[in-house]
Amino acid sequence: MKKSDNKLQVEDFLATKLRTFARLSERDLACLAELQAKPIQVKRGKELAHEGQAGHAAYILQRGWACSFKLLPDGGRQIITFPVPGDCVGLRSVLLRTSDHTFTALTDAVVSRVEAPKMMDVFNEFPQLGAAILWATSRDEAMVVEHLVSVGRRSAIERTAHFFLELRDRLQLVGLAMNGRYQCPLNQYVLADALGLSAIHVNRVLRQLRERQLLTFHQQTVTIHDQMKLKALAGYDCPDAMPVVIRDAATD
Amino acid sequence: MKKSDNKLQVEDFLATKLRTFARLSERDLACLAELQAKPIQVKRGKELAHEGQAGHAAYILQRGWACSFKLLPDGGRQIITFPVPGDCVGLRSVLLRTSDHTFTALTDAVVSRVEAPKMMDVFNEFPQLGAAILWATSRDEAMVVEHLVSVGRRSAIERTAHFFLELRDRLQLVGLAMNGRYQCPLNQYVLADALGLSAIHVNRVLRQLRERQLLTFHQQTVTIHDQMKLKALAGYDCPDAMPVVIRDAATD
DNA sequence: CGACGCTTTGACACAACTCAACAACCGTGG
DNA sequence: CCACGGTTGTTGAGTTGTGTCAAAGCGTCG
Repeated sequence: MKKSDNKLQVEDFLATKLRTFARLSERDLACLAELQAKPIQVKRGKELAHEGQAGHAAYILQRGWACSFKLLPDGGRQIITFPVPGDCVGLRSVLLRTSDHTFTALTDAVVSRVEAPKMMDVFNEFPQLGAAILWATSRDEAMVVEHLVSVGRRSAIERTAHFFLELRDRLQLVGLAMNGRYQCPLNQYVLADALGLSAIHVNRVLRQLRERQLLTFHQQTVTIHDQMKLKALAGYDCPDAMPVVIRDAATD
Repeated sequence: MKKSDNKLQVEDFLATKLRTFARLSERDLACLAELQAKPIQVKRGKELAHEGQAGHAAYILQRGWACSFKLLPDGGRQIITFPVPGDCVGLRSVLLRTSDHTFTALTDAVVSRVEAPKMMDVFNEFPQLGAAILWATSRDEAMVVEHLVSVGRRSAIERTAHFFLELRDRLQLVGLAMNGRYQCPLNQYVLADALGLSAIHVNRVLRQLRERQLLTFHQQTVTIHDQMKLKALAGYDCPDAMPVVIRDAATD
């Protein structure tokens, strides 16, 4: 394991994640590495893709956090999801020439841009890899559904608990969470926009979670103290009945 | 126009819809017809696919309404979407072997089951058609996002208004809505589960919409009285900047 | 040092929920 | 034909969860 210089040589979170879904060949891994060979530094707050503009490219988020959201006429916004390292964003706009929301970097970040034709080549030449990528993306979209369930039917505290549990699982996939503890560079305003709450109420909910000794969110660090109780509270299902390894699900 | 015998010969809503996205050849249309050649009658309330069980097939809803939802431990449920005639459901489970929610027929319905391999064949042999289908599905998924925005950030009345407008647009695509008027076999309990409200509050909201002369929902019929004001209230965006006709977006 | 971004708290207002009751409408069966 | 239960819609009264407003505490950074 090499992890010495962190100039541009960044740990390949995407590969880490995909390997839990599928067995990847050396060639697959090489392809992944090539896709990410020309990383782009993105400053915090910068927009990656704008609603409507089908940028016709996807991005692999290599380092840092982002968010995708929709704005409302009254200025409010709803955050759809927080891409974390190893996530692909805008894939749908590549496959189908529609881009539906805006992506913004929440922290300074490093991304790789993958043009649509290049991505199509990958799908053709590395079906295993392509299937794994699609699978991971599909999993993310399922999370949007779960998010909808949260916002529609769970109370503020349940919703918040659920959110942090889900985030934990996603980060664990790329090795960014350990023992129910992870870095989370979100502030309470951003959380509020994701959870469909006001920032002030987020604060109150966080206090409750802290007082109940379930979870602490302090100094950009989330610590889960009592996983069992937290899952019970959130109604958090089977940690994602994420089935079997992909064999040949691709376009065979 | 033939519309005499309604035994099995049902109008092809799917074809109607897809033709607004893409130019379909005679062969494409024949393929569509063949896919729907063996309609299945489904009784109201019957489950089509259950969460988890990757049925490994998709369904084309030919007649009737359905809903897909998730249940919560406490018995509540969140409805994700209401498939209407011409919609494909469970497509993702075909492509990726995951099924994420439960589908139930809300009315007596007619569906066609398309086994996964068959569907893959279609994608290979009729790329135009496949692209159109994927496009339509992708559009539906974008609506889930919009739904999330509604539930997260819009007030009850805005949310409800938005819902009926969106539904109108979807039904118009298959010719089931005319002049802001359409059949809608949903009761207030079902609406509530979709909108993230209580049934009683849905009732109150409907009353407000009625009193404000914006929209009436009576005897399973929705009538939009003042489209402009309703859109303004809902924050309903450009009727769906649904771009251009598909040319060759498929797996070429 | 002050300015700024973020968090925390309190007091109050209001939107939406709950409970309870009743009205309308339906098909069914006596 | 009417009585009946079941489903759906309607309304009111009271409760509660969450939002709003306002202000103060606290780090960090220039």
